[in-house]
Amino acid sequence: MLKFIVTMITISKEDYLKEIYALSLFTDEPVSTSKIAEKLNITNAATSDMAKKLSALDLLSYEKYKGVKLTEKGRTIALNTIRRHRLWETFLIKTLGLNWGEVHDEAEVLEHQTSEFLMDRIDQFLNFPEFDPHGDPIPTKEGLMPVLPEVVCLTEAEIGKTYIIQKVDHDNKEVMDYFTKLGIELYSEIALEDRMKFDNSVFVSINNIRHTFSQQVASKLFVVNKNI
Amino acid sequence: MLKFIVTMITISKEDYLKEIYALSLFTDEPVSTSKIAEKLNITNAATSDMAKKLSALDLLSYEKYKGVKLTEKGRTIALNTIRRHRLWETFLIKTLGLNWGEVHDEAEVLEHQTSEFLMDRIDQFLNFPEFDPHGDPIPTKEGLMPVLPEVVCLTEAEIGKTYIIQKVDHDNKEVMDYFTKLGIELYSEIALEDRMKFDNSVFVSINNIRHTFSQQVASKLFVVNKNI
DNA sequence: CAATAAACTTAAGCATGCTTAAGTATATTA
DNA sequence: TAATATACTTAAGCATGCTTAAGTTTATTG
Ligand SMILES: [Mn+2]
Ligand SMILES: [Mn+2]
Ligand SMILES: [Mn+2]
Ligand SMILES: [Mn+2]
Repeated sequence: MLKFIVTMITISKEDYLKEIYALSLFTDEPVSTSKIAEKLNITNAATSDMAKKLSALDLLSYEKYKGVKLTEKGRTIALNTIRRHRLWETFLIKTLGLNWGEVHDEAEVLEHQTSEFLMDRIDQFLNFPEFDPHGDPIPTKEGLMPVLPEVVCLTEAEIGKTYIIQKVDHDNKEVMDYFTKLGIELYSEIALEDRMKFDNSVFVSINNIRHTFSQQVASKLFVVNKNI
Repeated sequence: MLKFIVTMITISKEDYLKEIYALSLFTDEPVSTSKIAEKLNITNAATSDMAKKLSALDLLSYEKYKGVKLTEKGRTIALNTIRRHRLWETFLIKTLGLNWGEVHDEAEVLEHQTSEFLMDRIDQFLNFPEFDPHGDPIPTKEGLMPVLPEVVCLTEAEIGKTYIIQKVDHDNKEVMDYFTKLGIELYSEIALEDRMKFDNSVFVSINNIRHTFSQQVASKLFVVNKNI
């Protein structure tokens, strides 16, 4: 039972805030507890509990049966955690030569364990990058999010056009390793040749080699028009 | 109350094992729970509890009122944690140019959060170093500890002789920052000019500059004879 | 619009790792 | 060697963050 003594930011709380931020990105609606639970792979009950705790900390507003919404305070913590995550990913790729599929899981834990001092040194070492190796914007220390070029998901792109890969959803390692095996990188040129109505599979050409992606795989890639 | 369902290695457990390893280094006697508690800055009660859990996991042997002793299994985990700690310290200094007083606290948390994959890549990047920037040996992946040259603590060194700094106890950041301010580094030359009987203060000369260290400060430095 | 289904919350409980307070064993010393 | 001090352990309890099971609210639909 919840006894309403709520104190510090913990690893769990940072992960909740980060996930809520992500789920809020394209909507103004409150985020449902069940959606959060699904993403974090825990039960709804745990999320309801945590919603109360985070609400008591003024990190989000929570209306029972309606969902949660980050406060400015909560958003700041989410952005800072995302900043640490993306700086770590960039740093590991730059220094150790890891590939873009190898860094997410490491960053997922390192993001919670780094002092501001160390983060600043990493930021400086990387020369204050605006985007990480997956094309995601890195929030500044002040909590400002660099603006990403207007991207379109490959599932929504126009047949016959040639695009540049601008961003990749990299949460699934298997898919990332698949992309790596095919030689696909950030800023690779990709021509969308056709789309199958049956299941929305796409036929693309990258480095003059043809590939077929299921809709699910295609949905990981975000592109911009080549000729802009 | 302890209910004897003991399962996984956690951050806490790694820290206990590491500390017990350190306290066992120069003795064959079992380590007392109170000594561990003092070092980890927790109560004796907590340590007694944990001793039972670690014993149930076969990571140490524990005799009530007598203390604990690591098993081979426990020693392996301790060495692996120390390995991660020291590789992180070396890596942060090498890549980010941190100084030797700035890395310990970061490593203290990073050591628990790194996959074997990442550790291997860091090890490889550093070209499999045998010693860290404080002169401490880095256990190999196989759990072998490189042999440190025979060192003597500056508090035990001979007056009139010139030495090389071979190892520094770096647990206290204030002292480390002091050494850094004085320009003292690993392998610096240090001449022991005199020692005051009253409090065992030492008078030394480093880079032709004289310094006075209290016994407590001097006890952080370990040296070898210059002419060997 | 009432019955039912789906979504969500509350309650109870467990695991981990601490704490303080009380109890027991070992060491000291008169 | 018995009293006393010190060291150590046990007991009870708390905080965090989960779980399952039961209860409540909101949405769906016949
Ligand atoms: Mn990531
Ligand atoms: Mn995380
Ligand atoms: Mn260290
Ligand atoms: Mn540690």
